Amino acid sequence: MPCEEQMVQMLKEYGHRPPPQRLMILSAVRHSEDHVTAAEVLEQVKESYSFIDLSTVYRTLDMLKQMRLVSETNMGSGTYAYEWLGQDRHHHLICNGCERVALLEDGFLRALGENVSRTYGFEADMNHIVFFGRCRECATGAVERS
Amino acid sequence: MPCEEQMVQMLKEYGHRPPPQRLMILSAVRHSEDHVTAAEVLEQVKESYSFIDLSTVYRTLDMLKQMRLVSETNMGSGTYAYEWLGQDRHHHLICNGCERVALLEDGFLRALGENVSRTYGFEADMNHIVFFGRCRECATGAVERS
DNA sequence: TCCTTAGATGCAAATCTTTGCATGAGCGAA
DNA sequence: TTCGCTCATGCAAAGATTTGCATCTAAGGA
Repeated sequence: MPCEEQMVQMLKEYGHRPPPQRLMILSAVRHSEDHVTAAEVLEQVKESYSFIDLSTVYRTLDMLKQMRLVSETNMGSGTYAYEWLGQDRHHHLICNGCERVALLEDGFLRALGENVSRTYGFEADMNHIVFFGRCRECATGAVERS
Repeated sequence: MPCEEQMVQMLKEYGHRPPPQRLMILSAVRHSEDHVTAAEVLEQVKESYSFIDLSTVYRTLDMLKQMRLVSETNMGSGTYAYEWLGQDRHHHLICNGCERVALLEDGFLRALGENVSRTYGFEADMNHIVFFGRCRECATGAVERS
């Protein structure tokens, strides 16, 4: 599996080892269609290796985040979603009123990121950002409290 | 205390009641110089009313967030900072490498917010946003893993 | 090949935040 | 003024994530 070998290579370049658990976690995130939670990753990995621990999942996810291979997004109410950083960067607008999730195109944030980089020399991780707020309906409606 | 009366008025407009605990929490956040955590608010309120519970603090903070009087910011590692939304809006850039916190001027995000509003009709809460990433030093240095 | 060493793991405990529930308190209607 | 209703509270328990620690393992040097 060439994709796996590539991963092993990458890990080594970062001074990490490629134990099987780690590769399984990596694969689980990489081949997910959508965001996944740590618990979902655990679930999936357990199908082939049942001794895996949740803390290992979190630690690996954290490592992948440091390597900028995976994004971590706070989805509100204290849970995080993880996503492989493929080609199609996208972001979200989550309404505090009706909880709907809308898509925010990458262009907006790419522009901001470049701006910040030019001004501050800070390379912000503009991957899978979430902004909370009010959608049009909730904003124009009566006073909201969700 | 006129500032307190004003708060009571505001709460009522939102259909909330102004029990003493709530007003104390509100006051604690409002008169803090800087961001505070829920635990810090608890600590402070306890000085005058020791039966207050942490969950009440969280719930009140949440209410204030809904009312857009207070911002909630994920400071990484699962902790949140709360801040009264006064005049001087500001944001942060936190480096994943060295953990330093830099200031990001409001202009950048205000512009983005207006852009998003125009395009999507979504009123994003651009108050006290945090972007994680790499500062200049860490970006140009060797491969980092904090 | 054997040893040393640093990296990873699993388990358990600690943190931080959220949620459920019974109780208590204030406001409006009668 | 009294009753009924809804909002809030405190307490306890549940979730989600992080951290400490002893153990295990792989990679490189002797």
